[in-house]
Amino acid sequence: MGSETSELLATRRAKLERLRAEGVEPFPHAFPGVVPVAAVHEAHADLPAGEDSDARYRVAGRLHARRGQGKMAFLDLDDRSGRLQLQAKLDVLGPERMARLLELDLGDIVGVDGLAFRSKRGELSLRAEDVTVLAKSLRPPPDKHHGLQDVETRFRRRELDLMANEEARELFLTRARVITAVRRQLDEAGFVEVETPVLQPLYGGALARPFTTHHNALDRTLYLRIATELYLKRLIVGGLERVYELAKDFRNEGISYKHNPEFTMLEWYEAYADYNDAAARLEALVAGVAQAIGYEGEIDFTAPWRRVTLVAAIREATGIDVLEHRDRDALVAAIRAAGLDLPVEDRSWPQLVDDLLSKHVEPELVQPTIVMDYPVELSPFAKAHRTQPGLVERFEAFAGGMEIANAFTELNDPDVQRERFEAQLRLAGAGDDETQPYDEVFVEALEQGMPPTGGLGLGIDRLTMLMTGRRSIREVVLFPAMRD
RNA sequence: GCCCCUGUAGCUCAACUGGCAGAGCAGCGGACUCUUAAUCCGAAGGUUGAAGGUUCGAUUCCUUCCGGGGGCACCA
Repeated sequence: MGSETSELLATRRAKLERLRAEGVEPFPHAFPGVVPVAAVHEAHADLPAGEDSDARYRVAGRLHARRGQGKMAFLDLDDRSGRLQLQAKLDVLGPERMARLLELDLGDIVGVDGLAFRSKRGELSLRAEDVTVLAKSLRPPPDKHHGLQDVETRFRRRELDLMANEEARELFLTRARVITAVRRQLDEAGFVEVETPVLQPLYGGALARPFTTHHNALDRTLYLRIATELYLKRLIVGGLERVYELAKDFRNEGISYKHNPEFTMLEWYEAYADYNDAAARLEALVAGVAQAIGYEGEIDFTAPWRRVTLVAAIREATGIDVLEHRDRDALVAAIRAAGLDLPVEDRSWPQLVDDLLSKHVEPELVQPTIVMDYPVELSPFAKAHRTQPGLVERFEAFAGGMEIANAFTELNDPDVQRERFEAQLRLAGAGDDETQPYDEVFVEALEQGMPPTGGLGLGIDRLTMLMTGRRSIREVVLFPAMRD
């Protein structure tokens, strides 16, 4: 750390000691009766320029800027609701309080009591009558005008991003409103919110590598969940009928603009429903979220969304009908004949279908689209399609060129489920390290009898990206994964 | 893991083909009782991410390492 930094820190420390020497507590315990600055603005929206009100307020927040230093100064105070200008006048405060106020640093947390007025230039302000230090800031804040631009610092030191950049504050308030809107709609639809284990003896419900940990007392390996699916279905077996969980999943995979190792997932399961019902519920839910947050972007979330089968979507984008090339070699030949830029080495038929989808279809799906009916090989927990052999009743929803949701008519035949697990075991034996471990407890639960069920998973981070127009998941996660 | 870009003062950014590392804001000293990116005067603030190398001379060129961004691969 440079000597200048030490000087900056030393200056602030010296002010801290000066406060204490004057008998001022720089870190008091509380400051009751604070009003948001937005409430002050709201109450005096019609106050003419140059006029005083007769209303006094107590506000609190962080000092953001200061203008003037002599017998009168203006200061900007930020709180969560916005910014309010303070006026400090020698003839109001008296010499001692005026001097103490002028010693404050930008970044200090202060409480202010004062009279609301509107300045001659038309700015609603508070004429400070008393100022209380609520927390001395010992480090310099980011640039008052340019904010904090450095991406690395914004992500590693999110508190600086939030204090310096209003858009960052607004974004995370929007994220909270997204989550509130999701919960409210599901609650109103009769779903019960549940919590299932994060630490699991077996991971399952998705195809991904897990984080591994160890329980000392039990001396056994545990996994951080990659999905909540299997536990939630056991709750359907138990008769809860409509359940959801909105929480973190963990996948030990790469990091990208749309992948963070821990991410927030909503999963719901609804008895007596199928994937068509899940699609309708998803459309209504997301449209409801867009409305709740006042979304004004270019994506039209209004239901119903465009629906297309996976086979048709791939055919539209590439001209290849994957069902007419139902084995690996035939599909590879078709991909080569079409001149597609797609690696085919060591790729199985289902992997190639998935590649065609993710490389050639997904990026084009900007407006919300429901892609339906997937090959059984890609979907170990989905029920066979009622009319299309070899396919399952599964859809993925896409928007903004990203997958946002994945849903099935849930497989509830325990014998078929057991066969699917065995197929996964064979893939694992062949070297695939992202297969489903055999979960006998889950199969036994299905043997108990699970009603027909529609289930869905929705990526909350990606949904927030869409709702806020951000192109990186790191912008919508408060503390994204970074190297140490 | 591979490729490209990138790292300069607390913050935001400059620095030509290799030639003394500079400004604004913040901070410090001073002036100012309606300013709002306040203004004005003054002084200060740097191991140019780290370590090596080439050179009379490196922020600049080369190598390695570290961090960040983007892309590819992986990951639906």
